[in-house]
Amino acid sequence: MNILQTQNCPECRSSSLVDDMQNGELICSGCGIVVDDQIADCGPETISSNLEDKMKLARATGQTTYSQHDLGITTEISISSKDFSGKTINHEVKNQMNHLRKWQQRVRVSTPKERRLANVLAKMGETCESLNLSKNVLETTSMIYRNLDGHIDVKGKSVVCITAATIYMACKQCDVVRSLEEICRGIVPGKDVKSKTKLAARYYRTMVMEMGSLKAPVLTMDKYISKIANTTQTEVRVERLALEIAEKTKDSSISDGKSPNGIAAAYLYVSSVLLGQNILQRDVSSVAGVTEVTIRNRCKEILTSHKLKITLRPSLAKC
DNA sequence: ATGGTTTTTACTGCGTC
DNA sequence: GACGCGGTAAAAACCAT
Repeated sequence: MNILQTQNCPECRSSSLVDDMQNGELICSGCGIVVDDQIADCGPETISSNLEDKMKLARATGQTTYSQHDLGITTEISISSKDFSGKTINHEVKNQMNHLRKWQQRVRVSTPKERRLANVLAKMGETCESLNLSKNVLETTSMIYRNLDGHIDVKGKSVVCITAATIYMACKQCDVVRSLEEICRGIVPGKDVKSKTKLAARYYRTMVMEMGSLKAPVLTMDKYISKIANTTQTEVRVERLALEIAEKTKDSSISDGKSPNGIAAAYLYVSSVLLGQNILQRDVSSVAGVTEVTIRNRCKEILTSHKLKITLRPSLAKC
C-alpha cells in the first residue's frame, strides 16, 4: 500500500489516502471510506528479486523476436474446451472458436512477401539449430535478413543460399568462426553442397557490397587458432604460444591471399613442436580442412618470415 | 577466356622406433 | 616394416581482369 499525498478525502478532507492495489481501491485511512475503486495499477509488475517469481507475476513476456515473421507477438486462440473462468464451452461456441482459430492462422501470413519471410526465417531457425548456433546468432541472422529485404531483391533467389549467406554474415558479426561450406553442409546435407556454397558466396558478396563492409567484419587469426585448438583439444599453453607467434608475425605479409585455416593450423603445429607436444600434421590438417603440404608451406613461411628468436629442433630447423 | 597464385594430389626418400 | 615428416611436380581450384 502507498500513501498518496496529491488528493484529499471528500468526506473528512484528510490527505492520507492509501491505494490497495490488490483490490484496485483508493481508501481514506482517516475515515475508512473507499474514495475510488477499479483504479489502474501503474506500478512495476513485480518487485520480486527472484527471476522465477518475476516471470510468474509478469503481465506479458515483454520479449519480441526477429526470428519470427510477426516478431513473436501474435495472438494464439487456444484449443481448450473451457473458458477463462473454467466453465465448459458449449458445442456451438466451440465450433465458432474452431472457425475463428482457422481464420486467425490464415490471416497471420497474409501477403506473399510475409509468407516468404516466414519461410526463410523458419529455414534459418532450423539451420541454426542443426549447426548448434546460439540464439544470438539466429536473432542477428533474422535481423540482417529483414534489413536485406529493402536493399536486395530476394525474390526468385534460392532460399537455401540466401539463408546460408545471411547466417555466415551473422556468424562474423557475432565472432563465431563458421565457414560458408560448413553452414551449407548444415542446410543441405550430402550432395550439392559445393554448388550451393558457390551460389551462397555470390549472394554474400552482393550483400557485403550493398550493406557495406562494416556489417561483415573480417575474423582475426586468433579466432581461427582458438577454433582449431578447441577441436583438436590442444593444450592451453600450445594455443597461447600459437596466439603469441601469430601476434608477432601479424605485420608480415605471410597471410596475404592464403587461407586463414592453413595459417592457423601452421601456428598451432609450430607451437606444439616448440613445446615438445607433437601434434600430428595429419590431425591438425584434417581439423583445419587443409592438406599437410599446406601446413608445411605455411610453417616454412612463418619460421623464415620474421625475427622470431626461437630455438628450433634440428629436424624442424631444416625446413 | 586468360594468366597468376594457391592448394591439392600423388609420389618419393629419410630418419626413428 | 610402420610411421611421421619433408620435398617435389603436376593438376586442380580459385580469383582478378
